[in-house]
Amino acid sequence: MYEVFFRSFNERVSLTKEEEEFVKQFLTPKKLRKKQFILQEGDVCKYICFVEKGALKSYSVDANGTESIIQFALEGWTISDLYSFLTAEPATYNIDALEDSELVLISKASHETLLEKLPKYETYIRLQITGAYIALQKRITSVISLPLEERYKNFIALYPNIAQRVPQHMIASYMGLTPETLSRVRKKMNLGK
Amino acid sequence: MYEVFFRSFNERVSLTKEEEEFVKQFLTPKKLRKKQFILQEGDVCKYICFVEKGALKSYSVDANGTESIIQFALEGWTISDLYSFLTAEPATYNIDALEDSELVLISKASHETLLEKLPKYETYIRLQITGAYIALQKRITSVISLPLEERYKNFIALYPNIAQRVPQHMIASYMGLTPETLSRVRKKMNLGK
DNA sequence: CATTTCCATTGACAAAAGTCAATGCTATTT
DNA sequence: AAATAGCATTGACTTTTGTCAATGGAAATG
Repeated sequence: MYEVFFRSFNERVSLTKEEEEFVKQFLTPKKLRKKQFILQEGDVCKYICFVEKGALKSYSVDANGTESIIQFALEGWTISDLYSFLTAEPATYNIDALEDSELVLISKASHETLLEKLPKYETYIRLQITGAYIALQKRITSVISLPLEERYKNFIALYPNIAQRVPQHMIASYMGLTPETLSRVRKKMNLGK
Repeated sequence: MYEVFFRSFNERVSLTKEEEEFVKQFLTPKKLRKKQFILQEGDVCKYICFVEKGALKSYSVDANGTESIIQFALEGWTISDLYSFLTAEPATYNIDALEDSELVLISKASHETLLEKLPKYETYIRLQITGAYIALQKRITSVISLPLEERYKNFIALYPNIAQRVPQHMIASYMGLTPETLSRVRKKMNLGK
């Protein structure tokens, strides 16, 4: 249990067995069925969710009911509405499962205790968030500076596994496009072949 | 000297006078004239730059020479090509001054020493990057889910000071638009008045 | 203070992306 | 196995955004 979580942790900051045991006290396993929510807009986000197995997405829904996907999370990824989690304000995002999934949950209280008691946890979190920040900055750069075809190629190159497991209209949603537009971009790309 | 920097630091993690003195050893002041670079694409980013006074922008340049602005940084903000800084890979962004500016530079070596020797520094960095991550996530959400007019309103509401100090074509660049398009969005918005 | 340079706006037109509707295919569900 | 729901694609058309060119004004420069 928690194999993927501790693998991720140890890749960034290596823990002794004792430290692992200590951390385990603060973790809660949770299984989620496909389409099940772990967070709904308006509720306070109670957990940081680490994906042991499966796939989730976070997204916002506009007035017309159109979903815009903010993030995908496969095994080894972390997902949350961090703003809501940290401030206890109502969440602006929804998070649900794309596949049957297994999560490791860290509650706010656990998070705070771990930050306080285990400096390596703070380092782990810092490194995680730094990586997430850099990835988001690249995503922004791509969105504001590249033509669609390049953006799509970048996405496929960066996340081939997501491209395989997730329906295309969700990738369109992640890119801020309609499914039709993405379909046409793909068609244009294939003409070279 | 370093007033704004330590104000920012103390707002997040409060330091004793002794700790402030300790940190000061690792800081370097730097003045930058308008249009002067602190980082050019292809060079390795040597510093995290804290803005004491003035304004900077980071941006990428595409094949046609068009700039896409990744970030603005006014007083109290931090700017860097974090990926390049952390990995020592060549930077993909340029950073230059929009106005005559005063910076506080933290070198890689200083950053690492501070992380090691002063836990409060790690906390400060963690909180900074967390805030930056949340801001970027909101920006992505805005880009992929909102109509232009809403995006522009959000920008103005969030950064009225940037809107005042920076030419509009740079805001267009930050939004991934041409200056003409932003001008037309603004025109449409004024029709209500 | 004269001259550039920068900048925002506008118009006419072209290109890109969205909308709506229909089709056929595949995976799920019953 | 049949029925349903989800999905990708396509066509016709509309709307949005980009491109190019021109203008006038403001700000920076020598």
